[in-house]
Amino acid sequence: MDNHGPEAPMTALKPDPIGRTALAVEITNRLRQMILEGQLQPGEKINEKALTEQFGVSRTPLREALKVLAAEGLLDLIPHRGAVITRQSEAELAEVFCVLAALEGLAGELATLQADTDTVQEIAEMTAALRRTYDEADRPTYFRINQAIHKAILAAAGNETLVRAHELLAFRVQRARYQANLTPERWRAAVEEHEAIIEALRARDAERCGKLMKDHLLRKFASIKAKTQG
Amino acid sequence: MDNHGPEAPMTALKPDPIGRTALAVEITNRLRQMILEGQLQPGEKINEKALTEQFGVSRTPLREALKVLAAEGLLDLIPHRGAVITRQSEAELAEVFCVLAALEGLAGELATLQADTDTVQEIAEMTAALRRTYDEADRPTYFRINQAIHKAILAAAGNETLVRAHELLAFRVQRARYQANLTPERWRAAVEEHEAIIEALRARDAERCGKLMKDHLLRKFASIKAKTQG
DNA sequence: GAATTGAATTCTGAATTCAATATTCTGTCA
DNA sequence: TGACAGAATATTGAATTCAGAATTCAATTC
Repeated sequence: MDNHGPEAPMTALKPDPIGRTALAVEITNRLRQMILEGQLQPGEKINEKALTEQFGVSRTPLREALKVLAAEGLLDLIPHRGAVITRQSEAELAEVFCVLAALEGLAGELATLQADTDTVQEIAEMTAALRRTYDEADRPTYFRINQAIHKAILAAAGNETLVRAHELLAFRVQRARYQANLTPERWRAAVEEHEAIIEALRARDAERCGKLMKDHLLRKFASIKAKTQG
Repeated sequence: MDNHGPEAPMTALKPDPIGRTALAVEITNRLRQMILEGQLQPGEKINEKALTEQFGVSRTPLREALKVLAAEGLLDLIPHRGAVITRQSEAELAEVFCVLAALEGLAGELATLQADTDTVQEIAEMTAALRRTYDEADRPTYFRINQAIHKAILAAAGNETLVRAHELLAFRVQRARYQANLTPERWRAAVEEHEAIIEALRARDAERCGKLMKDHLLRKFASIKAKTQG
């Protein structure tokens, strides 16, 4: 088919062929990780000098990373006063979950319309595995598979923009999500919701799948909210 | 909203009390404007030196601005090769519009649930004004009011996260949107869709309003697509 | 005359330096 | 003892400098 000569450039598609990631990108990822894992607490002020020493880099790439993370909403840059990790109020969390629910709903719709049967089958198997983790009360594995399922449905939607937008918002609630210990009732309900979702997917009922996905996330938020409030 | 005590910093909302915006922020905004207005064309490579001379600043804040705009998806940073304005394929545009439609749908739902009657009335008046611009064939004013209506509904949803997410994606399609000349049929349909939306808003039918908003945007995209393709 | 190699130039990535603002500390005075 | 003023210190914002990679261009070879 596409017979370029052996000398054809091909550089366009592979921008970074061999492991030389920009320092700023590396720092951005590590800092994000630190925020998501709670090593940097909400409200905490970032000391640039301390971080440069920890990372062994100069302030220039660090500051570029801070700019990016601020754009992602993970921290606030206050002029002449530095960066502080964004602290999320209950109201803000509700906002983010609300938008996330809409995005996951869209993902459910699109995945139903576009996923091939193999992909649906894979997600169905993951859902079955999810059920087993519930039966065995294996929380860590449950969380892992749960996240994998959501990711798989997002991917099946075949919309990279959607994946990216979802990812950005998911970052912001990840901390809260970890905090939330599942109650037994919520855990059971969540598994059943997942089973309803895969059923709608199999039935190719896009509207229903979208709605189920959306409601699933809204209920997840409701349970987190109940937990943190009382 | 967020009720802190009277001592609360509030710096986040008002970052620059009096004319002391960070240089990087200023540059970010101006560069974004240049991209949206088409002064910097998709696919065009950015010459840092030329821009620093044009803005009269050093490379440091300029590069920070580039990092932010890259995070927003308006340009791509290729290691050791600089920044190029993101060129949007038809497929990418479709992706963005699809997500935007979901977000506007959510905005319609939330606005219906939360907007007070005064706000609904204002949007209704704007819709009436929109109709007049159609009757008078006043395209520039039509575009302006149309945008104002969408913005008002977003605002009425009372979800800052939603507004922000929408804004980021709207940036990316703004160029394409300007390109699209309305056909007379599409123009008429758009006005009618707006009238249906305000009707649903008044009737407090959240689900219907959301669906109408979503479909409105998808149809807008369809017309753009038809225009660019043939 | 076309292709390839290697030097020169240009451009990007990152560290360092300089300047301006904010914070802390200290001493004085009420 | 507590509050305030001002100096000392620390931190951020931005420019400059240095290093390394990519592009350009010319010379050489086939």
